[in-house]
Amino acid sequence: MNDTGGAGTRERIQRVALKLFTEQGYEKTSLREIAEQLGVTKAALYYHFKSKEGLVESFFVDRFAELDEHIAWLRAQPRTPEVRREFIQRYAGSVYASQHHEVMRFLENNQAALKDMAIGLKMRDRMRELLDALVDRADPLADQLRVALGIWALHTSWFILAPDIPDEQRRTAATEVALDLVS
Amino acid sequence: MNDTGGAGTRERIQRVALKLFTEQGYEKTSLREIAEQLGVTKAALYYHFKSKEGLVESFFVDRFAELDEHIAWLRAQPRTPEVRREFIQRYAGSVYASQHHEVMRFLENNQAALKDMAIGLKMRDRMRELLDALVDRADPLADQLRVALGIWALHTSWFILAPDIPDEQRRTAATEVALDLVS
DNA sequence: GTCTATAACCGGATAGAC
DNA sequence: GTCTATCCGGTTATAGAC
Repeated sequence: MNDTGGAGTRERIQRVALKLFTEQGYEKTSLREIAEQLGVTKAALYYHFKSKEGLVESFFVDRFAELDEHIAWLRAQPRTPEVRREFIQRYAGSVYASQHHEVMRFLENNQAALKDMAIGLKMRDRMRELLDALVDRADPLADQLRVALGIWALHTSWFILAPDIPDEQRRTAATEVALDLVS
Repeated sequence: MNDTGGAGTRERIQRVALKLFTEQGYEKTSLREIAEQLGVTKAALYYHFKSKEGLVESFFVDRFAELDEHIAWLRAQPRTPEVRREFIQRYAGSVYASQHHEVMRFLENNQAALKDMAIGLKMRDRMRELLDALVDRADPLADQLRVALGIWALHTSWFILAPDIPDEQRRTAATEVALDLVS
């Protein structure tokens, strides 16, 4: 269909936009810059996405489906350390596969920008639901914090550790720490 | 000297700017907005600070002095769990006192904006030094990650937990978790 | 499906009066 | 120390040709 690597224009735009938004920040990346890097015009972007914000929304579509599955599974289970450990293993899997991790990194780097986007609110709600499905709000505060940090360890293990470490080692270390934290 | 609450204009500007930058994001807060909220003009801000970025730099001055003290103290100690626990207690103290915590919240919310500011680089270097003074780079990756998360727990305990929790309980929970993580 | 051209606006920053 | 006035450049977004 296309000779630019097998991906359609829409997907190429998403890839470049996600990369630039993450590296430089959402606000500091202009649509002009994205268009130039792709060799198309700004107006072409507006053909595929209704706005700059709509581009961001498109990143999250698949993530929400994934998250909802995790939440549904958790709600059918009791809130025990064993279930939490099982969840960490599953979640580590989805964070490493797909683009989950790139999207999470975008999220961490652009909290300010997402603050007043509808999709940002929706995402915060989902993460809150996930946490509620993992721990009881009546549990000790320290335990709640531990579980939140466990999830966070998986999201953040890439950029908190030195950049020259192989992905596999990151994953192993982050999973180990997360398992400890939720136990 | 001044009838606006005892604080000089410079300090009033800093307070309002830090608040708005944190709540709305650095990029989305214009100097016009800050000036309006204070009842002065944009040009007045330029009298006290050389630029929007200079305003941000001013937030960090006292923080650096504090951080450097912690680092200097740590370097005179061996890298043991006992020293790390002692450090967490000290650090929790300085995070709670002064404006450290507000500045850290600003930092977390505006990583993208700080990415290409000189002060942001300097801050990342300092945090890296702090981490290096706490753990050996030859230690297991998981341990390094645990220590980093411990510090992070103190910075983040405010906004990761529900908003209706008293500060004192946050501090207790965050310190407990951090102590565990560095042991 | 992609382009050119342009509208409409807002940002940081500066010069110079008072 | 604070004001008014203004410059200059960049932003998203749209209208309409090809």
